[in-house]
Amino acid sequence: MAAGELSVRTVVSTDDVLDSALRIADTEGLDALTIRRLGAVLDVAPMTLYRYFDSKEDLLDQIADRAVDRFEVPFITSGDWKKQVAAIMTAFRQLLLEHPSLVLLLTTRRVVSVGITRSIEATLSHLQGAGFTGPEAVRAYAGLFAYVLGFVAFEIPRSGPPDAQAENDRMVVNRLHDFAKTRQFPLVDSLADELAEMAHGDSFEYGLARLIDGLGDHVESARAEK
Amino acid sequence: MAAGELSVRTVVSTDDVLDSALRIADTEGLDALTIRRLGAVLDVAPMTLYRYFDSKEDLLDQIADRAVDRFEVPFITSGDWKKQVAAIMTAFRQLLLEHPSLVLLLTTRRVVSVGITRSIEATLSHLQGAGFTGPEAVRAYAGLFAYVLGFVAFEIPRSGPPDAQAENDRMVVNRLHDFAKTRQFPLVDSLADELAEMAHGDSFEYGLARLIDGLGDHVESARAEK
DNA sequence: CACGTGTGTCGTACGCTGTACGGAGCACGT
DNA sequence: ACGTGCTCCGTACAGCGTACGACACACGTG
Repeated sequence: MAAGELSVRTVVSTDDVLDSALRIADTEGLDALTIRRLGAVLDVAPMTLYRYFDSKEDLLDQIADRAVDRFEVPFITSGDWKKQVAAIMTAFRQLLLEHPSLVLLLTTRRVVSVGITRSIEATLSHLQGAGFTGPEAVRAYAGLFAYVLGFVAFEIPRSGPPDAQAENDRMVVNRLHDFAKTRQFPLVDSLADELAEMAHGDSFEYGLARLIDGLGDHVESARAEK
Repeated sequence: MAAGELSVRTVVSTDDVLDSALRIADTEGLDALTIRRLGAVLDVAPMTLYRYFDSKEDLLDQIADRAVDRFEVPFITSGDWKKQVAAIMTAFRQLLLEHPSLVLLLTTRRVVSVGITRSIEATLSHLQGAGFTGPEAVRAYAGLFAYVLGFVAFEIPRSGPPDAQAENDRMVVNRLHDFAKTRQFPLVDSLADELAEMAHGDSFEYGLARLIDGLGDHVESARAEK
């Protein structure tokens, strides 16, 4: 139709397809991402979309790759390795919060894309600079990655509006109190409010800092022994 | 039919239904758990099952609760708080590995059951014994929980047979090498083998120990300042 | 013993899903 | 002018969750 079309008669681009699919998955949930719905958004018959992916599984792989490739590795000028690593992990959490569907995608399939590899390389580099051996840096990265993924997985509240989220919290608090009354859970009872909001506040930074400190101390003491 | 039936004419028990559903989900994946399939296993018409749950969502909630309630809080006689907490988290990982579907269920829905509450209470108790304030103990628990959940989420390889898993690893390694060649990822290239096996080995214990040490040091130094 | 009544079971059907298949229409090389 | 091939999509099928209503049996009451 347009003059400058690269391929003939192709009515949408692969970018359009993946962008729309990712938007649907992130805003309405992975369940809302159906072939027919995607076709309706792009004003295209459902079967046409199979030009751009082999199957729905393939589509999910592709949008996972695409979302991860959006990741830009931050670099803090004049910061020690702990600040650098913390910045990378915080940015990674931010990416997951911007693309909530990515959490499920990452736990469901193996995503090996350029974007994630870039962040691995950067993190490993900072860790080696701090004195980690190669294999130890990999183990440290595994721990950091697991922490971020797990935290966001727990954090994402099914992405409802904030009042629904608050109501959900209240329900959780009540259930915790109920448990505490029928059985002996005094700590849970007295800390029910904090527990319900466990994932909302700045717990992320707290745990991340403790993990990084723990990693650093371990390397230092290992080096001191030599 | 049988003489000693508690409720009349009810052909299967709620326990049967939930056990079968959980077994299907854990052995064949959550996708394989369909109402019709569950009915076939229990030799019952699909619609009959709606006596035992309101909807499939409700069924998933119930099997998540049930799996979590299997959790038994370990107690190490004569161990300091670090050993105790590590034991709880290791047992939690074991539970998730025994019930792989639980990982997705925990990231998809809010599970507040007696089983999980019991483990929270125990962990908080150990943490408070170590000098954590209430809110700080909650933050520490959040970090530990996130770490375990994230690690297992990354660990579960779609639960295939071990040779398929090895082949998958090899594929990942190759992709990493490819990336490293076309772009500049020297560290990823040299550590590709370790990265592919990141989640298989004893990385879990390594990261967990670092996290717990980091938490402990932070509390001690905070107490020393007072 | 006869008879409503309530409860557990399930056959049928509807709208949704992913996608296999084959036909339609157009661009292009000869 | 005419195949040839590629893009697009209408139709169809099996499988999903589940609403609805019919059926059969156990039981309390007369």
